[in-house]
Amino acid sequence: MTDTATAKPLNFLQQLIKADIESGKTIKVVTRFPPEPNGYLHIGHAKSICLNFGLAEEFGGQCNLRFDDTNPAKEDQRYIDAIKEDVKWLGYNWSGEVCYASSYFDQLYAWAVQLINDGNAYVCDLSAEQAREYRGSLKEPGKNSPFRERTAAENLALFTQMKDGVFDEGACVLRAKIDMSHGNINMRDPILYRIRKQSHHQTGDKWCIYPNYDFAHGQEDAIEGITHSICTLEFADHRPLYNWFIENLPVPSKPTQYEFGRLNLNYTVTSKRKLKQLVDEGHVDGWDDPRMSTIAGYRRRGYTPAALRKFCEMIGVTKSDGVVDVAMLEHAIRDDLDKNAPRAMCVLKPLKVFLTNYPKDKTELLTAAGHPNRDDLPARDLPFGAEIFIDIDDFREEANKKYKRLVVGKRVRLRGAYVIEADNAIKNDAGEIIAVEARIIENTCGKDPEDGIKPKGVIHWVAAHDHVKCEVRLYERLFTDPAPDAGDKNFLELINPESLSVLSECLAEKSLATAVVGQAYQFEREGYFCRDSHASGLVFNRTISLRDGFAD
RNA sequence: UGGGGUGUCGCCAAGCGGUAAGGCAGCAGGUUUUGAUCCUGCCAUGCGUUGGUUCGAAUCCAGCCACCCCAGCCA
Repeated sequence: MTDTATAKPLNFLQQLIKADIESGKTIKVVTRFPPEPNGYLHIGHAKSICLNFGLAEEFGGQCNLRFDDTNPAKEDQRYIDAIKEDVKWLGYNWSGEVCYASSYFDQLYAWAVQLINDGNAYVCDLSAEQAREYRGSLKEPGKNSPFRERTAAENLALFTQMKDGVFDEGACVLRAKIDMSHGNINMRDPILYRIRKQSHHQTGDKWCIYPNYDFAHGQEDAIEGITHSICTLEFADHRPLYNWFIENLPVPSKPTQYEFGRLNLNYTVTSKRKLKQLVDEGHVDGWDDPRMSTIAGYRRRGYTPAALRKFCEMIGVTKSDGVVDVAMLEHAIRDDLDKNAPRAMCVLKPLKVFLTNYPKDKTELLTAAGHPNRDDLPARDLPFGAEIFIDIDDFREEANKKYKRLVVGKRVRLRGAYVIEADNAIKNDAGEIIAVEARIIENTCGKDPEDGIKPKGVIHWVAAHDHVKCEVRLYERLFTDPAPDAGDKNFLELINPESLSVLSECLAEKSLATAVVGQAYQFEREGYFCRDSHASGLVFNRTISLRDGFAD
């Protein structure tokens, strides 16, 4: 195998950076991940994080974490803290201290003044509604604001008064003087500063005017020496404006903006507005509800950083907008957990089994491997006795040939223990099965039955005399519709009523009593589970079920 | 005649003029004390479409079609 045959192909950004380095245009790659602290990070942000930090890592550069905090009305310190935690949890380290757009407010203000002095910006008194009318439409050009020809001196005086709090919110704005008939609406005298009499989580009450995204982002990049400013496709239209500021201001470096396609996942919602609504209206337990597409939600659900990063690698980076199948995410987490999660047994819906030929008072201690394909994970003790519990779904009085579990008159292997044969179902007055009578087949622990009649299947179990009770929460996808995020749909009506089921009478192997948060386990034949980080008792979240090829 | 972007297997995605990688899903087998994992095989005479250039086109050119984004004093 040659390298070229096995090497993972480079995505368009990797190719581009490689070329920039080879040509000498870029000496050291500097990227940034620039969230606005107005909500929790979701799986789409994970893609951006992996991209920006990954590129810096790969090409020996650096990646900044920068909070794009230009709108105090929507932001909060708690989001800053949560975002930092999420980035760290994913395994990335930002370069130096955390950066804030708000740290550059003085510089941005000075540049705004320069634009005014250069005749490139003016204070406009049009109301928001009037401004919209003057802006024109997608197909028709706009018209000039009546305030467009104010002198520099006049504008400077007005802008100073804006800063000094003389005007009310909405009274006026600072706009760039570009071209009201430009085909790109972003170039029709975009707004640079607006009045917001709000205290800011970083700058307090120092400012009552705040720069808009467009006037801030490129300059932030330039100040930080960002070489490759990577954002999502919807900002492509802003690139000409981004460049206009870079060209018209004495910025210390010349960053370039590139765009990639944002992540869409079927059966999930990744709009910050909608995620917030799910939280605010109580449809979920909070931003980190295990059903949420937030990074915090996946973490609580039991997803690992490795799986999220693997997923981001799998889906690639392009400029085409598609919808990724959640099955890919599920594959990534199963793949990681299968290799790394120690095995255990937990009976979700217990059914008592009396082993009638096993001495009533006898118990023994069997051992089971920690992992079928790894001997570095410690083996565990498996207490065994005359009474055990199996899952209700693993027993039937009669069944067709496809059913490989316990059936009256048939055999089944108890995982890590004996082969047993069921004799009879014990029922209550209502005719419901409440227990089973069975026998162990002698001398089958670790070996096949001597009579040559091998059981068709294997089931999990737990000893009646030695186990631990726990609660298990099973999660299904939050939405029943493949595209809950799509345009005109009411996503709230598409919520899966069965997205959470709580099983409170589960019985687990004793070793699970000391399960720690953050450690994944495979409950054999059921799926991957982790201890819930919020619950006080012994509660497990199902991260993901096992792949199930069984069609009944 | 508004501007910007995208169209390669059900989904994601390589391909950069020399005759369609890979992953996910699916299907069929094999191993297995997890109906898991693992292993093997199958899965685009075709690259939105129509023309053109060329010995040769998914790749170059032209037209057409479809879809996405933009009219916040949000980011």
